[in-house]
Amino acid sequence: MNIREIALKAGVSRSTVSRVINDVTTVDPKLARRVKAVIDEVGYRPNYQAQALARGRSHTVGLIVSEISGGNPFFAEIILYFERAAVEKGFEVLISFADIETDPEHVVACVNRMRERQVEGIAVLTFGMEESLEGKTDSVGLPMVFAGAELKTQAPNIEINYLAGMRDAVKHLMDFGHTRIGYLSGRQTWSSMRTRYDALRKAMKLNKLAFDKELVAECDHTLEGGAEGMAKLLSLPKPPTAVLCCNDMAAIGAMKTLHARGLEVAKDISLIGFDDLSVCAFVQPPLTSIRFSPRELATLAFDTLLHGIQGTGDKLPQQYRTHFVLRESTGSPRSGSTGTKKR
Amino acid sequence: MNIREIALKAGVSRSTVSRVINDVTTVDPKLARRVKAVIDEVGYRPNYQAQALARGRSHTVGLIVSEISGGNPFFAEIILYFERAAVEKGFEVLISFADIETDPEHVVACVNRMRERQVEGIAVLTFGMEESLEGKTDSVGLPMVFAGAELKTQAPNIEINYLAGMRDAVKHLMDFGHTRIGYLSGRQTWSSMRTRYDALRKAMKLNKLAFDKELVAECDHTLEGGAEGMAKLLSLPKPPTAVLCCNDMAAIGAMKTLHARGLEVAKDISLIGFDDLSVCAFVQPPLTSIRFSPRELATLAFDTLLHGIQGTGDKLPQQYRTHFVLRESTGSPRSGSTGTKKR
DNA sequence: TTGAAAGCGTTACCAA
DNA sequence: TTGGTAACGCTTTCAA
Repeated sequence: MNIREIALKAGVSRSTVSRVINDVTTVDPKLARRVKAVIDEVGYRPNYQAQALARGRSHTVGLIVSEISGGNPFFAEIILYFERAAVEKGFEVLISFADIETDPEHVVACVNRMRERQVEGIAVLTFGMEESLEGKTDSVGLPMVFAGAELKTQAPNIEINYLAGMRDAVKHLMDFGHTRIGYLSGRQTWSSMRTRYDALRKAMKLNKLAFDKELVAECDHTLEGGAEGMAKLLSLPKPPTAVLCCNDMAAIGAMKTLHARGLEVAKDISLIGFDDLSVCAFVQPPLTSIRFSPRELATLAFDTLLHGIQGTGDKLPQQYRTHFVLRESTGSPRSGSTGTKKR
Repeated sequence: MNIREIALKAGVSRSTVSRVINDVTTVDPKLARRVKAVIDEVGYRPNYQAQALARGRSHTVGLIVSEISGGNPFFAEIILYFERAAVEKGFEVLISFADIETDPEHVVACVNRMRERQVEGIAVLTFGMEESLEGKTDSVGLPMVFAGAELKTQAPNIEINYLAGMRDAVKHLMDFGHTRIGYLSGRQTWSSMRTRYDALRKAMKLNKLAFDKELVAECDHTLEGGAEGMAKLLSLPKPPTAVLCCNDMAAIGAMKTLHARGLEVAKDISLIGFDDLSVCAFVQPPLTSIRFSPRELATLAFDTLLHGIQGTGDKLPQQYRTHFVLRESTGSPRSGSTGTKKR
């Protein structure tokens, strides 16, 4: 069913049908009604690809997120809210999962696939995992937006202020009297994990706390990784009395290890996550965390991208601030404790 | 940059360039190399929309999933694995989140948007929330695939065997000696929740256990909902000694309530979730659940859809079986206990 | 206000 | 093996 058939049935020209479809006001109301009736009758819907070709606009944008392994809901929400923002403005979203793990060049392949689909812009929300795009972004010739990227690029990069939340978290622990603060760092080959780690060190410095590299365990940013990382920290001669984590999944994994060792979170050891997933409020004890809202971020990213697509003025420098969310997974350090339970 | 410009630069016709792009073997190798050189040089990529228009095929499929509210990672994984299966076969995926909550007709809108984009088929993985499509599916005129749907439709519907896992779960609880088995049902306006509930009742019957409607709390299938639902059950004069849940999120929510009341999971009350999210292994105690793998399901759905698109033979009737996964959230009922802790 | 016709970037048929 | 040309379904300019 195409525009020609509708034109035939309604006894008008294709041009008129086109105008009716696009709500052009200069069409005679009677004619318009007749055409609409036919359209409804046969359930005709215009071919978007043909429209796009003729108009030279696809009204489609690309979204590249990291592989969602381990069931981390963070990227799920990014997708949801990005899509929603896009549909609201009449855009469709093409999604790619950048499989950085097994193929660092995969992001490039994703970008190419999207260019073939004539996307009008691309949001790369991989928070530092887009390294393979280094030096190639400007030649893509398309509006792009990054978040937390470490690229030299002309495209706007939503700067993630990891420090804001981290600083308050450290301050909070210090108020309780903690001085031996550990960290589950996530894999430092990942730039977003490096950035979080950097933020921690800066936060320590700002709070005038000595930083002890011994108290950092590099581990996966997953449930399993957190469990292992915490085990490493506990095996230290003098374990930390409080532990910050690169994300909530790792923190929840760490809780499992603590529980297995008969240690109580908050009482025996304080724990703070990162991301503030909704599950934080539902673990035992509720996990204090640093909020990093996928919803706000996704919306901000789409708006920034749209701004680039519409080419209105300069790129607005955007920033997203994390912030501390207090729950119940922290407390005073056990007096004289080494972090291992006395029995 | 289009095919005409490439043709010009390479000194050949557009037809030849087209053949080179599509790896047609009849092209003279020398010519092909020359054309390829030009293509690489200018970074040309064919316009997929134009290709689709000319070929009459979009190589795009639609995927409709439920709104991912509350950060449930289930649908995130569905998307990930569906996309992966699709890309592998050279298809692109258009995603829509069916916002059933606020607009039951939204699924229809999604389908229409997808038809305009010329998708070659649509997978509706909303597990029973596609009611608004009732009676309209066959007129869509596109291969479709459903999962756990309750529609009369010609399209293949991947039947979810909820009973298999449920039966083993009930059996397991009975082996421990439980007879008062409660259920957090999820909202019964949602068909997938009704189906799970039905499965439970059948499972009870199969295990020759009397079913007590009093022990069922209707609640949201979310963390918050589970917490509330469990509170309702605990306020009964004679609460259940074991509780099955419509999904893991609700079960984890329920754990929070139990903890708040000073009750210990497994010892004081047994708990079994549904879905087997990866987080199950990391809550305290690890949550026994019923596995419902988004990965297998998504792959199965895409394969079925592709089968429909390629029109090869009959629809293959597909089934997905859930199964019981034992962890540590169950135990013997407290002797003589009413489910409320004696202090 | 309407219609004819050119064009969007590609494919595919037919003839050479 | 190659090139010319008519499609694909739509929009948009130009004339009427």
